Amino acid sequence: MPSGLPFNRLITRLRCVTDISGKTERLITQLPISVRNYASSKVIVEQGAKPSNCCLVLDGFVAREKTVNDSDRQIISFYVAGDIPDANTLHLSKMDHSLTSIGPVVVGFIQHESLHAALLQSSELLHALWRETLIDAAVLRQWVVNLGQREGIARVAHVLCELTMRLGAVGLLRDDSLSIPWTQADVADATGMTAIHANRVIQDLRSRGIVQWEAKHVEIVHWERLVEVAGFSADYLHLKRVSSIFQQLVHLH
Amino acid sequence: MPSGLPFNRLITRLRCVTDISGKTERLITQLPISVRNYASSKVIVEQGAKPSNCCLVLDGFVAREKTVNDSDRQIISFYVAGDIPDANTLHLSKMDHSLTSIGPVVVGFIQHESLHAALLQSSELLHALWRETLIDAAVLRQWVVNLGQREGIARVAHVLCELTMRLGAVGLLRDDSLSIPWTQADVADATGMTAIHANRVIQDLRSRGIVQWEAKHVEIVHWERLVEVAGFSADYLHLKRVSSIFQQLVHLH
DNA sequence: CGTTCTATTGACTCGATTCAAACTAAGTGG
DNA sequence: CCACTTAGTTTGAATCGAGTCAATAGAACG
Repeated sequence: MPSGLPFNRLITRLRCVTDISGKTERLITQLPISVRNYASSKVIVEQGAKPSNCCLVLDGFVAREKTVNDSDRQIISFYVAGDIPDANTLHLSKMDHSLTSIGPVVVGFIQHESLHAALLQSSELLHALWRETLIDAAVLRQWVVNLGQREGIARVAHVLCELTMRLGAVGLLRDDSLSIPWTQADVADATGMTAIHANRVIQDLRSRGIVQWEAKHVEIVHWERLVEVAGFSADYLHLKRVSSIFQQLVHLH
Repeated sequence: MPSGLPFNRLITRLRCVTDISGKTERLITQLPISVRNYASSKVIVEQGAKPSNCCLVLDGFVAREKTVNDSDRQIISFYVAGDIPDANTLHLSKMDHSLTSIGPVVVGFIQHESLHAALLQSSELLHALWRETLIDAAVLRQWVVNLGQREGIARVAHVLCELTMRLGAVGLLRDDSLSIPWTQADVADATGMTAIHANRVIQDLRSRGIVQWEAKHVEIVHWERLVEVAGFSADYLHLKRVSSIFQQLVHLH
């Protein structure tokens, strides 16, 4: 893999929100990174740990999660290629949650000291990263609203809408379908319901002709209806060029 | 009010997590601030707005909230004196939620340009503020877990535990009681339930001898039992000196 | 001093969980 | 290559937590 390539998605991602100068881009691509592969359902960073590096998702899906009462698992957010799920450890040394792989993933680890050094050289990068963590928080706010106010089917639909938009933003949306290697239990843990109920909700979405959902491949049959069921508005993702992603999805029906 | 006084709680708050030098402290106290009072249930910053200033809570309680379907309101988080609830607007120009007053509040507005200028002069301040926004996100993660995995009584108990700790951290805990001017409808909107169910949960907490809760005054009768019912652990607040606040609360029963 | 919030109570309904079981697909080892 | 295991999906029936509707009583406010 040629030097700099692992950072392509990150730079695309940062450009979704800010303008990045060539200088900053060069600074990023020269960061030392060590790439590592994980099989499905592996812990990447454990709750309670005090890591000395950050991880950048290069391929696959990563979930943030916490377990309460030793058995109830809540997925707090999902991360895709270009995301840095534990940017918080730059300032909060102790992880208050875990990062795990949803399906096989490739992540790159960047030492905190390398990152801090780069932040000193480019305040543009510093503010871009800060912004990323603020968008992460905006997503969390939306999840609070979803869990607190929406019924089951809307919660599942909303997660689908969000992932579709985020994948689209970094150019990972192929046609109108997502291949997300999650189980229905994962969907349940992300939306605060039981796997059995998640199954019934998914069947509901299927029977309404909104999605085709077989094994771990989700095809969006009717984007606009999905958005409507979810009550989705992309505002909270703070992306530029939202409309081009929408257009990609409305060509059907 | 002598110059600098409005920033006392903010500085206390920042010191809960970081060390702040005298230079940075002086920089903070010299920020131009314009103080404003709000009656109960007023909008302080509206969803969709693009404010050119940040607000610092000086007295009272502020809530972040979003409304879905024109009627369902979700309170996303609470803020107390010393908090800057909309620090996100320093980088994300558009508000994706509203800030409203829970009871009468006093807030101070600081222009973005003043803050940005101060951040240029003190990277210590910059990192302290970034850290604050990261802790804000950590609180949101915990709320996602609560809404997704805990039953009603635990959700209400957890909000109480969190507010107790946060008030304690900035020295606003008088004995073992909180005066929070919220209605049971507010509690319901923060915990994702109806006001009627919130009422039943509160009665449950009362009958278990855990709290005395009359009108808008909550007295914690049995802190340890409250913590147990909530499944509360203060880790996610990333505070130093948690134990001294706990000690203040265990003297009873 | 009446109007409007806010808290409370009861009865009914509904969304979601629990428990149980069957079924499918995907390995793994003999 | 098949028996065996294991993970994941699907179905049904009973139950429970929480919401809805309706009504009352008390507190706060202009």
